Amino acid sequence: MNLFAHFKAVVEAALGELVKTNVLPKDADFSRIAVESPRDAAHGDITTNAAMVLAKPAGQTPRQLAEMITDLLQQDDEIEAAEVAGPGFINLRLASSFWPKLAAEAFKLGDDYGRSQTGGGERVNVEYVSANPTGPLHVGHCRGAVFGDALANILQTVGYDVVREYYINDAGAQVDVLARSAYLRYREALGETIGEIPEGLYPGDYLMPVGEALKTQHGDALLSVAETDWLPVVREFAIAMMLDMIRDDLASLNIHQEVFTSEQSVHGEASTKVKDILDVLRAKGLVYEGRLEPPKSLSEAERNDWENRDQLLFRSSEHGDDTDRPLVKSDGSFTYFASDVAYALDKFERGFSQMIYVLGADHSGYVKRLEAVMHAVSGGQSRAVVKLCQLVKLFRGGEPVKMSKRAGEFVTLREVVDEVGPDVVRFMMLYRKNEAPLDFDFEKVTEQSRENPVFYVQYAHARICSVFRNAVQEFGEDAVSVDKLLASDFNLLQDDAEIAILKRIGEYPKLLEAAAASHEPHRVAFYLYDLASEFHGLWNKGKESPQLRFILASCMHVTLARLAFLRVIRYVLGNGLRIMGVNPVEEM
RNA sequence: GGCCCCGUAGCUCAGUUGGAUAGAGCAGCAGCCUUCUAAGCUGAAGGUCCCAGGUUCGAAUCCUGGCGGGGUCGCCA
Repeated sequence: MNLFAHFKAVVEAALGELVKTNVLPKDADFSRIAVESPRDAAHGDITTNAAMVLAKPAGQTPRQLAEMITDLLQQDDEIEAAEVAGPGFINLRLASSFWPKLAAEAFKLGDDYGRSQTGGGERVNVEYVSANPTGPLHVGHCRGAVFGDALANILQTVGYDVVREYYINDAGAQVDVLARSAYLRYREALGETIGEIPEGLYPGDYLMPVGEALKTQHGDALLSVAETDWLPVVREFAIAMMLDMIRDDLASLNIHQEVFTSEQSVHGEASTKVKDILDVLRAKGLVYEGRLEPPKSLSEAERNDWENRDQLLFRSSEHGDDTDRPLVKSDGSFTYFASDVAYALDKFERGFSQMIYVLGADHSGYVKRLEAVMHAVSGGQSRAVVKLCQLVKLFRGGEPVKMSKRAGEFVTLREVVDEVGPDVVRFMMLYRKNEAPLDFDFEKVTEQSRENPVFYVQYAHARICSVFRNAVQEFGEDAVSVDKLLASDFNLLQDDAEIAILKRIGEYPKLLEAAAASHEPHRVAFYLYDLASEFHGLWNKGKESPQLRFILASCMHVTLARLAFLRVIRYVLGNGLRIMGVNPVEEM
């Protein structure tokens, strides 16, 4: 159950009564009504702005209207008190019997608590990583990878039909560079001394295995043929190996996208789709022959160099882009933008209503055109949502980690995962808003201390597991079985700290919905941190006040209620951690 | 120059899509403490939410204009 959805319905029922008695007009707009928890717990458990939002259409002051609403709400058994406060807020204090009821329901749902159908099975495509298949993933890819994966998890949890996708940029000039670089390694594998890698080729030694594999497969046969003949062969071979490597890198973070779409297959030379797509676009009136002004950012010299010619343009400016964009280069081949269009159309035809693109912040200039393209090719039926992830800065003990891009010296994703583990990487990448830069310190993130949120949250989960181990040891497996816990009396949870935690548990379903709607996985991370914090606080209270401990040997019924309560917390921690892709450990 | 993002406590950051007296964690201050799992606990203090207007019952949040920081900007990928 969703606490807030439940009471929103209660409030709306009361408003319905007021419509019947003509206090409110029939066409009153309820859409701006919020039912949420107040910032300050002293204001009660649930608050709504209904009276303030509807005062004008009702022709009353907010407080007058609020009085009428509270009179109705007070009749509800689950509401102990309803009062008007401030400019016209209605604050509800729930009956003390309500929280135990919520705990019991959450217990029954177990790991499914928080799951909902608010997405209504809407088809959503989440595209993330999509790195060029020219080398291993580096740290820069890491954040988007984790972000996209966690976002997909959240959307699934609240009832969207999600496809995780990787777009392979295997059609441009950079894969030819890859092929030439791999060919050099091939010659090296055959015994040639290649010396320094020439400027413009990829220097990384991750291509040496590609050279070796080429040798194994082709012997020296590729040495004697012209580049036009070996290049396509080497290219496809190298791309396949690079993709395998990338998949392995992603697997180290437990990321497994189900669809890998190749740019070549969408619009490459071999594809016949290109013409079809152009025909479709023409039919929709989206392309025309025309000229573009030189961009203002060009220098005088570059401006003189600008080739002012008629070309095939896409009408993206009519769909929100800054300018129309070329589809065909002067050499007759298609632009990268053309493949964006083709790919957007491809996605649309696969039936998604929402396409999420997770990109690095350096792609911020592409947001408008992606949105415009999707709007254009779908006729406004699908929307593109672009999420930008800011850079990750690496530190070690407070000192920035130096890397130089030109020697191919970059920190790979794999190196980071191998050093600190996937749990730490995944949690830390989500413990910041996506559009804020992120500092990642190798030493701090592995520290086992309160300052480290990864540890802090996992530790809460592990602590609960440890209480259960103790309980089993003390009372035996049967005495604390699931059935016994289910039958326990949740009304025995009466301490303020326990109730406060139950209230937070009650917020969880709504939190997931909000995280999904705003595409903000970090909210889950912060929620878990807060929940863990409250749990640790309760634990500490038990040190001072033994009667608050979870296991009270002298009082079995209280013990059972508290164990059931702990289990609910554990469900939520485990559920949230799994959404983030972090392993809920049982021991530390 | 155009566009995008950011600006909140000394530091690092949240802020429930416009709600009430703006919150955490560090650091600093004052006490306590030897554990149901140790990686401590409690409390107090800390603010011109970058600035100036605007929108309305109500703005850190939305709009306009500035200031400061970052990113990006031809047929590259």
